Amino acid sequence: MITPSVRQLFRETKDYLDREIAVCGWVRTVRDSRTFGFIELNDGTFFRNLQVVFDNRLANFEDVARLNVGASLRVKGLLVSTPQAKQPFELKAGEVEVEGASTPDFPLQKKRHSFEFLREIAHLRTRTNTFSAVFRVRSLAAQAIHNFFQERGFIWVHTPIVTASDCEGAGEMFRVTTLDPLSPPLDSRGQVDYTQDFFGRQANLTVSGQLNVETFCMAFQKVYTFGPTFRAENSNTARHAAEFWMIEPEIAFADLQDNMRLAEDMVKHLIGSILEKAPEEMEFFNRMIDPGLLDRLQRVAEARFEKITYTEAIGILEKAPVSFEFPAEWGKDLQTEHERYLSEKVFQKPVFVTDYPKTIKAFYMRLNDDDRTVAAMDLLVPGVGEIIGGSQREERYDVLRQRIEEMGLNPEDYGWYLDLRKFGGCRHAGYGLGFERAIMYLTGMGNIRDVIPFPRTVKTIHF
RNA sequence: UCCUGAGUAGCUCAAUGGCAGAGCAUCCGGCUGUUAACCGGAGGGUUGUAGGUUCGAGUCCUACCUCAGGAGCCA
Repeated sequence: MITPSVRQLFRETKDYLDREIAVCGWVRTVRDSRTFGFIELNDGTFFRNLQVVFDNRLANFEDVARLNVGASLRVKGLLVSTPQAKQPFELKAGEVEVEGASTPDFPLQKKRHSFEFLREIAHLRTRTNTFSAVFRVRSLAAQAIHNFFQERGFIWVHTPIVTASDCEGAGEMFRVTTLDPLSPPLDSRGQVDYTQDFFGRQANLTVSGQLNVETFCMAFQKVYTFGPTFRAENSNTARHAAEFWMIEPEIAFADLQDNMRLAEDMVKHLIGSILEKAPEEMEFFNRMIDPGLLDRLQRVAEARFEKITYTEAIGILEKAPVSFEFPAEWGKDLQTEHERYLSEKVFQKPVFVTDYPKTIKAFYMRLNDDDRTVAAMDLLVPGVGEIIGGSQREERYDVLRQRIEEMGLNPEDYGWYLDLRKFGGCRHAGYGLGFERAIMYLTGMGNIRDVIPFPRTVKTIHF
């Protein structure tokens, strides 16, 4: 007997109608009367459920009618068309085999649950409509990003997770060590002796693959990373996690304009791909999570992203007819309230802000001719805020070395990075896309903890 | 880390300092086409923790814990 997925039933209905089939899945709800009943069966392949009809001709009718939500079943029967009903077809069960029963205390009910509650049962929340949709979109988005870069000849580089560079300046890092925390070996000055540690020196989890991937950029021209990243910041917001995934493309013989073009093309490709491949999920997000989502995404797919310089942004903010808690001031970083105002009120679409003061940006960003700004760009999107941060990189050896020193860093720690400028360095640029923030933007989900399977945040590492 | 708010039944929430409740879920019964099915009934509580004020505290006070929203840091 053929065992099609529920996705196949919905997508290629004609192939299965009026045929005997078997379907495996999990019970979302059971409704029964004296002699018959209905099961909503979800098999994980499709957003919608398959309706199973069963009656007392089943040998185990009583057991089936009393099934608890969450049970896993294998149902054999005839797939019939139901043109007058809410669902296009249903499975008339000839045999229902209970693979795994559930119990009355299955936590998921046939009602809306708060996301806070569902986070406490992350091992079960995948069986809800929302998380079924979120994680299918997440999977599709990851593939869409790979497709985008691979189609354009980019090389995917697996930059290291464990790194010895502890001065990338991107945030607090998690220490990686095999030393005994209760009695670490000490050196002659009473400090922890890391020469006896596994790597012979301090090691950390990566906060960015950028410096490493630049080496590949100088050999392959077009490269990207896509992998996990770790930040030990004590951040308690809906947009931060200690473990998240990041995509970091890096392109050679390219400047900031090329960089922004790439970022815009990528975001548009991503949106188009998800709208095409997950229409049911996106329609659900639009209806239940974020009314207006589809309109907004479709407009973005067509619009040109706005581009303004930091200096222009400050000008707009200074003239803004609203009072900010912190007034915008040239030389200071944009506050969240400023970014929201720009993307949500002024432009109402994604906007690149470029050319920030060098004092508030990283050492590797290319110094502009004005000597006070760098060729940086942040992409701000309505609802989520900063989704991409990038720059043209400083390719001039002397300037880079001087910037490292200006920022109080030690050039010796950046020997191999400086080498790239010494041996055939060239113009190049890149950016980092927060994968989870992209998923939030695509789905309208408001909390990063709800777009990561098992989120790691401050004081939280369940599951 | 800072600011604000919240913690009461499995879930979502009520309860003027005076008998701790509802809807949903669960269990039992009914129902021949349901769609978060419907109808009837039942069970279900150390009110986050520890102190304090009071004749009396879910309610007021203090500390702590947890969660949420906002901010900072950033992707």
